This record gives sequence, structure tokens and C-alpha cells, in this order.
Amino acid sequence: MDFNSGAPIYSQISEYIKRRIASGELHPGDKVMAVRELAVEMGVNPNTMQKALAALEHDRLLYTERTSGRFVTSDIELIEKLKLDMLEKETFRYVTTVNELGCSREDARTALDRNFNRLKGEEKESCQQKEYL
Amino acid sequence: MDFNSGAPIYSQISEYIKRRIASGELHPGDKVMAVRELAVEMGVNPNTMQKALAALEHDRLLYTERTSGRFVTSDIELIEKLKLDMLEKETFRYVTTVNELGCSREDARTALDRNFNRLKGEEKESCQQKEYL
DNA sequence: ACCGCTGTGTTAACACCATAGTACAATAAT
DNA sequence: ATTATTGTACTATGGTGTTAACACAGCGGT
Repeated sequence: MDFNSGAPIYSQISEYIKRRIASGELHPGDKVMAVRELAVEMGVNPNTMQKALAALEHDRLLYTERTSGRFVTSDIELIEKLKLDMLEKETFRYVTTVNELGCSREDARTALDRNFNRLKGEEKESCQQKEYL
Repeated sequence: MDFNSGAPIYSQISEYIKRRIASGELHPGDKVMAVRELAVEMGVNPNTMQKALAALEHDRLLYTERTSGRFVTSDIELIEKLKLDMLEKETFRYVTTVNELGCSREDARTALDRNFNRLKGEEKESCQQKEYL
């Protein structure tokens, strides 16, 4: 990951993990890696990772069992709602921005298709599996 | 404007003005408001606004005439390139995020349409003109 | 009982962002 | 010449993010 978006790192990590929960890549009830381990994996300080995970706990997407570790919520409804909410939020942000840019709906549609193709092409080339969490 | 995105305010302002230049809402060669004036208008400190405008000057989107004020570049090609670049960058960011969310191209398409309709609806209701710059 | 793992809390240091306030140089208008 | 306006520079302060290096509490396995 690259943390170049200007937003705080802990926040970027929170959003990233949120997406992996929403996508189902992190299964409900699964145990997640330890704070220190995750911190090494993503190249940040354990405190920063702690802050990121704490935010996810606040949203009830993770819960912690005192000494055995952290787990993904088993609340499937919550996860489904999360996914829909994030899609809507991201899309609205995108549409607003692009509209402010003076681009039409058609402009956005073609740009969207072009970038989906670009993405699928990249995925085919570098078939590396993600090993986080 | 609301500055809740986590990114630095000066950076958000830069991007916002960039979009207004790209859209043509700020015409090439036009004079922009004074730093202090703009700062009041957007409710930020003059220093913050200065920083935002300095970033735009670094990109040659604005230039300054020592004592008469700042002006939008007259380089139409640059503006056109800016617009295409920003659309591509925003779209790629959106597509990447949404794909990570586990959403398909169709999911994105319908979400896009829904939000464009929502946006057009809102624009019709509150027909306030923007008075910045 | 001991060791190692877990999460958690604390302190300190450094950098960046945002704000306030002040000051100065150069031009335009009077 | 004087005044107002322009951009620019500087200091200082408070808040937050990031990192580092610790220490502690609770549970499991040996």
C-alpha cells in the first residue's frame, strides 16, 4: 500500500480493511492478525495500526477477545449494509467531483469502462495473492 | 464547503479550484479574488489560502502579477490536459476502490446512474449560484 | 510456576497543519 | 506624495499524526 492520499495513515488503513470486510475477503468470525504483526506487514507503527483497528471496533466491524485476539464481526447484515453504504458514499463523492469538473454522465461512463478494463488487465498480469490479515 | 475529508484544508482548496479551472467556470486569463478576500469567503486563514494558491501556481494554473493580483492561466491546452488528467485520476481511484469493495462493473454503473440523477435533482431544487473567485 | 502470546496504556519526540497577528515591498488610484 | 491594495514573509501557538520505546494485564501451553 501507498499512503499518499493526504489523509491520516490510520484512517486510510481503516477504510482499506473496511473494504476487505465488505467484500467478504475477510470472512465473518475470522481471526485477524495481531496488531504488531499487521503493523510490520503494512510498514507502520503498532500505535498507528492500533488506532486503525480501534476505529473499526467503534463501528462494531471488529471485536476483541481479551487475550486471544481480534475477530471480524459475524453480523452479516451489518457487513451487507456496510458494503452498500460504502458503494453509495464513494459513488456520490465521485459523481460530485466529476460533475464539478464539468464532465457529463457520458464522459463518466466511458472513463469508467476504460478504467475497469485497465484494472482487469492489470489483475490478469500480476496474479499476486494478497497475504494481509 | 466542508473540509471533512481528512486531507489538509489547503490541499482540498487547491483541488477544488483546480476543478473550477478545468470546468471552465474560471475562465482563462480571468483575475481571481485577493488572498484575504478568498480566505474570508471560504472561512479559512489567509495563510492557508496562500498555501493553496501557491500550489496552483506551482502547477502553472495560476500566475501572479506582483501587485495587481492573480490570474488564471491562458494556456488552454494545459487546462484541457488538466481536465482529462483529473477525470482519469478520479475515475481510476473510484474504480479501484469499488473493485476492492467487491462490486462489479454493473454495480458501479447502476450506482453511478442513481447518483447522477440524485445530483441533477438537487441542482434543480436549490438553484443557488456560486460566487467564489 | 513459567513463558509467550494477546491487547492496551503511557510517555516522549518530531513533523505538519491551521490559525493569529504583524510587517514589508511594489504597484494603482487619488 | 499619499493612500489603498496587491502578494509575500515571519513569528508564535495549539492541535494532531506518526513513530519510538516502554510497561502492564490476562490467558494458554509447556
